[in-house]
Amino acid sequence: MGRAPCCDKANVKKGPWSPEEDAKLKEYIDKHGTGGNWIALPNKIGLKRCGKSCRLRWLNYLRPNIKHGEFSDNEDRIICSLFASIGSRWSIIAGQLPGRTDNDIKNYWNTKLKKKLMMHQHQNSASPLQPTIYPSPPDNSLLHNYSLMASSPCGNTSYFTNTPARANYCSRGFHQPILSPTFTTLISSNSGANDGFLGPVHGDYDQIINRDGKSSNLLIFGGEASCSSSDGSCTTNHQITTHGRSKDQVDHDYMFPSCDQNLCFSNGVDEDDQKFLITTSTDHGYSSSLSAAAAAGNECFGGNPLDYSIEEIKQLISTNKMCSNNLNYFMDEIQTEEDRR
DNA sequence: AAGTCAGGCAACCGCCTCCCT
DNA sequence: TAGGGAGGCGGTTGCCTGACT
Repeated sequence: MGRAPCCDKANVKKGPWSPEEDAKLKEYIDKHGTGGNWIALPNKIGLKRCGKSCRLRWLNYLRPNIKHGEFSDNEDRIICSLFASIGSRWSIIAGQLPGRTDNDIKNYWNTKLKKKLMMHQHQNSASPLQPTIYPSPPDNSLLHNYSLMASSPCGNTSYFTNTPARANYCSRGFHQPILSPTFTTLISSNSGANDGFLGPVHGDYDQIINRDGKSSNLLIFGGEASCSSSDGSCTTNHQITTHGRSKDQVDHDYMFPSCDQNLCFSNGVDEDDQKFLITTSTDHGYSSSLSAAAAAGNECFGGNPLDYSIEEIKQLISTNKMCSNNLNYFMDEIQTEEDRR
């Protein structure tokens, strides 16, 4: 037995909307609003359409202040930056581009922007364009491999890959990462395309970083986070506590750092930089966020904001890409998480 | 002029989350 | 607290249009 359909599929019209249908829908919503019930709306106005279809039509086409047409360079930058940080979270990306819809951005990315970037990157392979576009994790994805693809205008790009420097961190017994089977990008970057890192997360997002005594539990991904402030400064501000917050709240908090200060990374200096947080260190010049985090005992990897499955994590372990002194803890964490589920 | 192909984009599908009862 | 329904979202489809042969 499947899920009940949201409408009578046999009696609804599909396909492109006619001007008459548009007019009916627009007129009704202008006068009465949606009434909080899309499913009931088509009946009220005599449209043979699915409620979801009405909603989509309104959101993507009819509602006021929708912007159609060419994307600006600035919009390109924002999309790229956010995509590099949070992946294909189109609705969140759309939230940062007034007048653009998630569908628009998704289409634009899939048909144009992706190609544009790949071409540009190909042409500039010696000094890759920012941001680097990462592929989806292949079956044998290894952080190491991804790390090699990371780059940064002001970062030592290999600093946190499997270099001697990183190995040194590991050999000194730096702390265990807390890991959950699902790593999800939560922390966006500011306008610096490849800035950013992300917190490791328990599956239900009940904790990301608790600075008080647990800052070592931060696992950092991302391109070389950096001195992103436009005034050149990089100020440490690590206060992040996300206890009891839902994923959406956390997303929101990170996207809009003007809310609770305790949930924001921000250098607190330049207004522009307040938008998407991230600066964490005064270590000007390279990989500041990562180095600061590592120096604080975090397990750090260069890499990219992708989601890793438990299988992929296990693979990392099995291929010794993680420090050996973390393995047992690592496995315990995974087991605990599985048990919890 | 007709046929073919590829790109762009609106719309659909189905899954997931949230909220209400 | 559990279940059901509506909304939200990302992936995908398929139609339309314009370029090319």
